[in-house]
Amino acid sequence: MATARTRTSDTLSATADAEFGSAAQRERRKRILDATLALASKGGYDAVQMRTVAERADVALGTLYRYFPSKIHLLVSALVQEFERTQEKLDRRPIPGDTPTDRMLYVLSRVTRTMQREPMLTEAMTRAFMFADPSAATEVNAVARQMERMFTRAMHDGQPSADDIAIARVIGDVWLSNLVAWVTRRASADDVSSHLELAARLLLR
Amino acid sequence: MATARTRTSDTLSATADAEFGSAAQRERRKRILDATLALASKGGYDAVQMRTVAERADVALGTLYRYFPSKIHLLVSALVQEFERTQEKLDRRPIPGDTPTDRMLYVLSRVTRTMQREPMLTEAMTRAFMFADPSAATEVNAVARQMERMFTRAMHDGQPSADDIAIARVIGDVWLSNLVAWVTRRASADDVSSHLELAARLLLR
DNA sequence: GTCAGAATTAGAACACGTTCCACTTGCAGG
DNA sequence: CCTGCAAGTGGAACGTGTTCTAATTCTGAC
Repeated sequence: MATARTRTSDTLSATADAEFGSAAQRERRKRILDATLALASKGGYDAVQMRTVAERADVALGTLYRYFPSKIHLLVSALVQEFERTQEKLDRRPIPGDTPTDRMLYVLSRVTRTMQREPMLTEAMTRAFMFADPSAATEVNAVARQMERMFTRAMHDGQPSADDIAIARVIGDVWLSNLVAWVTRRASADDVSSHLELAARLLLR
Repeated sequence: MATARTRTSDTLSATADAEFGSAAQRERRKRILDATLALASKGGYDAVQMRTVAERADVALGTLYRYFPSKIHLLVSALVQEFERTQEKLDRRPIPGDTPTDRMLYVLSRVTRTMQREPMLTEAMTRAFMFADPSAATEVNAVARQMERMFTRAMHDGQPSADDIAIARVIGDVWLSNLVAWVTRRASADDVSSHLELAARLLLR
């Protein structure tokens, strides 16, 4: 099911970055994602127009579609990349906090603050993620795995237990729901923080 | 912010059903929602095309847009209506189960089974719900309130405590995330059931 | 009953995601 | 070098959500 697309597009859109393709291709891909991030940061989901992305990235529209078979693939791939970046920053230093709850709250507030610093970008990526259809399952799953990893690590180092994974997943679900609510202005930043804190306390007691 | 739209469209699209408008208007609204449900049941989100809905409901395209200012409003309004129907069915008899966990699991499995019986309809409504932008906040909030009510009642009768509400909200978040995963074929029905059960047990211990 | 304004209609028109096509360019294997 | 094929280009074209317009019908106040 995940292999419904061609090898080429699968490779180009799903893998992290450098692995395949010529240098020129890697640069095209980077230009496309950069253009996407720039447009999304300024105007959100609606501002990421395929023609505009292609123009800014200096590639033909057909080429853009060869690299990313839809706007959803494009934006979720951007999310994969941004998530990787966030994870790397988190990995650079140990997570502070004595209890799993404290550590989880630290990670949650950091990640949440990161996304709130770029509201339009967050809106674009979040909506794409939630609207994705099965054809983008590869990319969406990549994000899901990244989230699970981030939240299991938040609790403690080493192998997570089955319960740890279940808790991490639930927290991820709550985080996503609140992100969506925040992006659609149904919840304030404070609402998000307090809901996340409450959920973490309920789960990690 | 919720009053951004005109009184008319707000009234027609946000309130339950009969309250306002002439009989002819109530019937038009009903025809529109019926057509929406029929199309969504058969072909999901993509099959709900505004021209087709209008045609089936025997209404001009402009009229459809007067009643529901966008495809998202239309589908989320349909979801509000369907949710109401589900809630009524649940209200008809007391929820079985001796512990809050048992009762919650009962409600969860009933609601989940209901949605899995109409996969395409669920896909259409879920994707609209998740993709909604702030202009549909009224409708989306209506659904959120319905969910909260459903899950607080699941635990026990009478006034829910603050913790009860927090738990209900988290369960709602998990339920939504799993619905999305199921709709995009990233999770099987069994995955959904087991994740929900796990979450309920983690929260209601 | 008449009339003004609101609601409805049919259909054109527009925007943007997506697809297609004819052509050119880049490049690996002989 | 050539050759042949994959990748890239520019641009037209299509589908569907949304908007707009001009004409018609409904409705409620008088």
